[in-house]
Amino acid sequence: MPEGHSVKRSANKFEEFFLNEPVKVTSPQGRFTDSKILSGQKFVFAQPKGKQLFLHFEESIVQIHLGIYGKWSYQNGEPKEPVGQVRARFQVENRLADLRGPTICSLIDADTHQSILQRLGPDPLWDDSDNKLREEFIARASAKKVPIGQLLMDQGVISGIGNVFRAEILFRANLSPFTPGNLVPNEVLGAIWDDSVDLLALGVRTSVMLTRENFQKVSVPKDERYWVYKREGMACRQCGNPVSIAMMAARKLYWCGFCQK
DNA sequence: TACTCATGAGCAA
DNA sequence: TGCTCCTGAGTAG
Repeated sequence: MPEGHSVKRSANKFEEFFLNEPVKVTSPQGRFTDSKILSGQKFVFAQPKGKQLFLHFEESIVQIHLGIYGKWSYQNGEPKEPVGQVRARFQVENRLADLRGPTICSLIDADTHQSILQRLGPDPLWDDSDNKLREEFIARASAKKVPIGQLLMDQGVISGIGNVFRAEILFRANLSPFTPGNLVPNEVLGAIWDDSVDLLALGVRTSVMLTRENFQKVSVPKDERYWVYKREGMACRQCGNPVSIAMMAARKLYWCGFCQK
């Protein structure tokens, strides 16, 4: 589930497995040709920003983006033969991580790394004790006439939000996804930021996306987790009117036309 | 077994 | 806006 919370979890897990260790890196599938350069280097730290993950080794930085399909799997104990299409395998004695189906898995230089970080909007999971990130989000979102539903998916405006959180956060804000960013009051944008901080942090803790009050347990069945996401045509949980669906910037958008004005 | 769909995003037109 | 890449889960038959 590659929205920001799961990338953060991957980063934590990767550090738990490999911090300060020289890591053997291979590409069983053969498509990560730089694995040889990386192999044997000590892993220093993992840096997630939104949906991007940067793995810092002594001499190299690896950029990873899971896209829709990408997945990590971790194993303890005796390494097993790779199953399926494994793009990259990271291993130390008795621990390994397999990466499958990422959109991006490549070595990048320091300049590229910096330019990607700058291009990305603020990440609600980063420390923001001085509210700078919150202000940056408000400034970026309120500067555009693009609908807010599109802005929340724009990684240059806020990083880490995907299609599920987009729909749910706007529902929770009672805000129509079609409202242009520059017409959304700053206090509403601030509330959207605060809600993103809470929901992503909850996602990091629980590993699943939970967006309904009183449903903050992992055991919540999938079909009860969301307010509107994937509920088109079904009764809105709040007002009973049917949940709407439309395409926005080539992605499915779910909202309640009665609750979200 | 075959087909469809997905939590993403870059690119060409 | 539509096409493309990548992989696996779910579903229809």
